[in-house]
Amino acid sequence: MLQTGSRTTTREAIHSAAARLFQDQGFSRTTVRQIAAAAGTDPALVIRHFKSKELLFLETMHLTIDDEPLLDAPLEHLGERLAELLVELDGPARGVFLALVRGSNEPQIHERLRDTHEHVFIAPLRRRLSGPDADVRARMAAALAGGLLYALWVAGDEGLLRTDRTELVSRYGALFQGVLTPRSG
Amino acid sequence: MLQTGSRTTTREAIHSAAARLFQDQGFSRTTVRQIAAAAGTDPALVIRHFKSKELLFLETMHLTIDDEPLLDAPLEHLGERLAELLVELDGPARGVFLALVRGSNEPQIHERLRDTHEHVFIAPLRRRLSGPDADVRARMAAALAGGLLYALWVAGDEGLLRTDRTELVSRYGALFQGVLTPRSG
DNA sequence: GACGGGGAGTCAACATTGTTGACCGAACTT
DNA sequence: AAGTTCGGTCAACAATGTTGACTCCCCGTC
Repeated sequence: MLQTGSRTTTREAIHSAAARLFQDQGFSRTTVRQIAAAAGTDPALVIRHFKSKELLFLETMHLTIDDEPLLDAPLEHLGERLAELLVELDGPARGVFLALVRGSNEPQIHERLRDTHEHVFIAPLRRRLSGPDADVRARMAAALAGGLLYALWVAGDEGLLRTDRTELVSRYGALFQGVLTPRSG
Repeated sequence: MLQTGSRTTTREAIHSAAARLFQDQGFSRTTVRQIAAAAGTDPALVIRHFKSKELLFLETMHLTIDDEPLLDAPLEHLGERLAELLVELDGPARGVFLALVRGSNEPQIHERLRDTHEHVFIAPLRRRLSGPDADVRARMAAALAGGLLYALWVAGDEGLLRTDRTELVSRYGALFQGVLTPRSG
């Protein structure tokens, strides 16, 4: 009654087709009819399953990154680990991040981006820090991280894109480290 | 023939109405009919004057910032000046920046954002720097700047928004300074 | 075993979007 | 005075997201 095999298959076909298309083309350039065609079904069915294009977007576009390299890194190497993590980041994460940023004209997508920034970038760093200004330092490091992804992916700075990755990791690692660890401590 | 008073008035009415609406609502949420209504004219006329909604957007959304505080600042205070400039930034610049970022799903808008990043953020800093890695340092500072605006405006980090502005200027000023001036120089 | 109900699927329609073409009118040129 | 050019108006077009009516099939109940 709740699922007879074919039903969830269709729903999941829509889900995965939407995920792929949204990652590749963003929110506005992806049409419900495209999603339906890619899933081999009908546009009306897409809406029936997910209420609206925007809700389907929110249900498919979840940004997560692998925390582990940060959690078990010694504090004095946290900066470099974070830089490595970000510079090597790619694949679905790139598409989801871009879709969230570029779709944030829609209020609900904007809220999702705000949440993502808080829970994916700020929170993991905040947990490793202490001291009265720990919160500001975590938020600044998150702003640095967002700035790196912004420069590489959103603005598309070709100079940075051409820069040697190990140099980028080293430079940004030092930056992160300086922000995360207390002044000259 | 080229302008008989009323013609440029209408064209400029469209231009300024579009600028205001695009800044407030972004590209996708602003409709040609809205612009026409705000300018007291017809949707078809909007297209006739500017060829397309996207070209109208590109003609109205130019991001510029006042360079002077950077040009005449002594090198050792460049970082703080830049931080001041960014933290105090607001008004049209905010709307234009957000519209460019969120509209960058459209290839031409993306290209405009790329150009803006290159000419508004990177170039002025690059001119003040020298040394073999001057280019990378300028691009990293620009990425930091983009990250600050990203965190404040795009992601909407409420923690940073609540942070005392002078503290933000001081912290980011030091960051900029460390990136702009050569290692331990 | 027949029957009814509910949910998946299909089709056509709706309002809204950006854009185009046909027509109108006035003003400037010759 | 005639004609051309250009701004303005109106209606229409295709494409978009979304909704409603209808069909069909599977399940549980008499």
